[in-house]
Amino acid sequence: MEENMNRRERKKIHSKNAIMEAAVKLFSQKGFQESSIADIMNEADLGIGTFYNYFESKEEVLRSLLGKIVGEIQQSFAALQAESRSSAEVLEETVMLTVNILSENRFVLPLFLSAADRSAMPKEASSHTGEAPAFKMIFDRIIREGQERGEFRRDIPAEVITEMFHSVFQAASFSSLPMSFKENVQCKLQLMMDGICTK
Amino acid sequence: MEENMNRRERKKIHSKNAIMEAAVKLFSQKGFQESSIADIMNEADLGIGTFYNYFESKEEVLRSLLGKIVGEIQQSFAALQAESRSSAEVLEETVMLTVNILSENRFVLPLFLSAADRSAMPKEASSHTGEAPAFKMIFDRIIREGQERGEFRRDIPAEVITEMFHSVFQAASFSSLPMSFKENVQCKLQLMMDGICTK
Amino acid sequence: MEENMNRRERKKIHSKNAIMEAAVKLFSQKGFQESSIADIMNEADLGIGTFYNYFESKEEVLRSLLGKIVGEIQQSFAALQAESRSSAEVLEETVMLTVNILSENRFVLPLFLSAADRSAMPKEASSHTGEAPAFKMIFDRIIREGQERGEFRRDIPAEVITEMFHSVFQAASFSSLPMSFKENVQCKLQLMMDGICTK
Amino acid sequence: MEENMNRRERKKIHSKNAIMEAAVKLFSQKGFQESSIADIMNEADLGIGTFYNYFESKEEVLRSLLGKIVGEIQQSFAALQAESRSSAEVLEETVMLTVNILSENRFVLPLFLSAADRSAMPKEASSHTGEAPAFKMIFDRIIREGQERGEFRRDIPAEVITEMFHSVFQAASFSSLPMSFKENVQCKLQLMMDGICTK
DNA sequence: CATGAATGAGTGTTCATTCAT
DNA sequence: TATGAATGAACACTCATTCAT
Repeated sequence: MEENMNRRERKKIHSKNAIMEAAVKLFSQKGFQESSIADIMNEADLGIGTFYNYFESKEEVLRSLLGKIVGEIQQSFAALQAESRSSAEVLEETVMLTVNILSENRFVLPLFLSAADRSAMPKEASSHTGEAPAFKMIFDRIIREGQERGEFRRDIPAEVITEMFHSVFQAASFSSLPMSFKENVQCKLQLMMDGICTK
Repeated sequence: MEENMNRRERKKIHSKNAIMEAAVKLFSQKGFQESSIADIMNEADLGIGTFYNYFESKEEVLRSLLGKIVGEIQQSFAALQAESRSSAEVLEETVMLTVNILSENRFVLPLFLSAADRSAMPKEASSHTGEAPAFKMIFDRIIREGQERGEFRRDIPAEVITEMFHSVFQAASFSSLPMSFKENVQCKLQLMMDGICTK
Repeated sequence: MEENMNRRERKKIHSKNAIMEAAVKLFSQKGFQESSIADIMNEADLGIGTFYNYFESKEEVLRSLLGKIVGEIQQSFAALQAESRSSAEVLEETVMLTVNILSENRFVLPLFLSAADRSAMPKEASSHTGEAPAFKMIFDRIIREGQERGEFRRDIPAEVITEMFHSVFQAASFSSLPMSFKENVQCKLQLMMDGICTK
Repeated sequence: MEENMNRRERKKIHSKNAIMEAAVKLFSQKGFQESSIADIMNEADLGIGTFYNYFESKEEVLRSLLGKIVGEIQQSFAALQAESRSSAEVLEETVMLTVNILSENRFVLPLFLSAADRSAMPKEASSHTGEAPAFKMIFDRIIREGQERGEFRRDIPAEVITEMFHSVFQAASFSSLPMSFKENVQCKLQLMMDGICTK
């Protein structure tokens, strides 16, 4: 009789997912620091000890979440690459697809930057910076290509521009202005494009 | 006149300064969360209990530090206001004087933004946001004035631009690029100016 | 039936009991205020953190102990109710059974009264007063019944008499007279009975 | 000009009084435990250090207050002794004068009894029991005299009766019944008199 | 793999007490 | 005498981590 359909059961086919989903929910709701491992496992409806079968620490969950998001962005970006278009168009579209992916996980990006690292992440400040480069690399590549093609100004180092795109996402994540995350980024994107495009 | 209060009084001020300096040092080195009151008082070479003669909580030290910085910026900015010049010039100079004041306290700005609040500040997320508006107001005013004068583009809300300046400072605070805080901000300032100036 | 739960479950109950017993011992020896949680857990031979797996605060341990005692008294009293006898007899027997139950936990009763509350219980003066009414109600009911039947004098409010019984237990708890707790209460009971019985 | 009339000045002719008055106020308002020495000295409008010029500890203040009250009672009692009357009358009047003296200091009596000692008084449980006997002695003497004269029952030890009078005062101190401290004691006095008088 | 009771180092905070002024 | 800044032991409480089941 009892097939396998306990409503929680299917989710736990792999507990790791349950933990990550619970973590996303709690990090978003209460922030990273304020979410204890016990909280997460309670939300995931799993025993506390189970956590350590999948992760070494709360930081690793975060790293894992970041990796997942970066993966999604990279995948979407890869599709974009196929088509041949202007760097400006690619940049704009990449920003927009990033916005879409991030909008569900706004809390994560801030933790990317060492700013967040420093103030929000205890012991292992440099633990997950490994993911940030992957994220940055996507933008860095587009910017650099645009510079080589003469589409983007060359007097400002590509990394600096990349850094600005980062901060655009970050600031938008926590903006209290009366507009959506997406709109917020769109506004800033316009401004950035006008600032970096050689006309 | 006020120059020599009791030896008692001077010692008191010295202690308060010692605590604030120790706090600045540790917040910068290890971040806000990771600096315990015991750490701070050890750094300040004072007993733990002494902390509570001067501050009610760690958050209050932070608030105090923020207030001090905002005060300095406002003061410098007031001097700038006297002279009548283009909004672009005022904006550029305000950015630069802010950079100079912040360069010694880079760690504080991130704590201004709610981004930091969420992830780095436990219980009282809104405790020190009272200072942030004062900070924002300075930039907001300049931007708005520039927009009224037709110097800055009007299609993007002033608050969004203000927010971007914030994020420029924040991102630069924790940048790992091989350039100084000041240079970093200068690069981004250029880009921003080109993005917001009409014509 | 319920006799053998998991070994796990039994251990858990054992721990809770160990904590409560340790608390009884220390509260009796040193008083409530003077017994720290560390003391209790040391006495219980358990780690400090374990305390919080079972109780939310020291006050809750007390409440728990009070509840247990009140429960026992109520139970014994219920048995007494079944038989139909004079109020005087019921009152006397209830006093005696209460003495027997309390004799092992003399320290608790004083904490029932607001007297103790005020002087011995910090922050949450009213936290456990919820148990006291239950205690009072038993005596109140007997007194009132006796008054209605004309066994007890009516010129003194039932609540006042009830209050006196309370104070008899309390004073006996800490008496330094060379007689047992039980004897002490018995003496006073006599005196009270003569004072409240009509004729 | 400036004679000596700073409004606070006269009070401080002897700081000891100021401290004791402040202590009475705070002990009554917040209880003994909850009143810190800093609180008291703040209320007394004196420096913290000054406390230790007059008292060795908070407990000593209490002892001092108790002594003062006992002194007042003894004095009033002495006057009563002069007249020759029945023990019952003397007892009743002593109770009433005690009520009057205590009514302003209801908080102190509970601290007399070891009950309070145990639960409310830290380190030196036996520190001020020295005053309690003086208090008890007054009642003890009256009771004993009454017993010798055959006015009071002899089957109950005088000390036990004395103890009951104590507990009457104590219970009334913290009663939450809708009657005044004085009325409360009066009710109980009646009951007690009927219980202890022969015939 | 899953569990959750046990753990204790660590944290913020209080406060009686001291002592240089 | 009067002061109050300095002090640190003590406290209640949190939580990542372990391990026997």
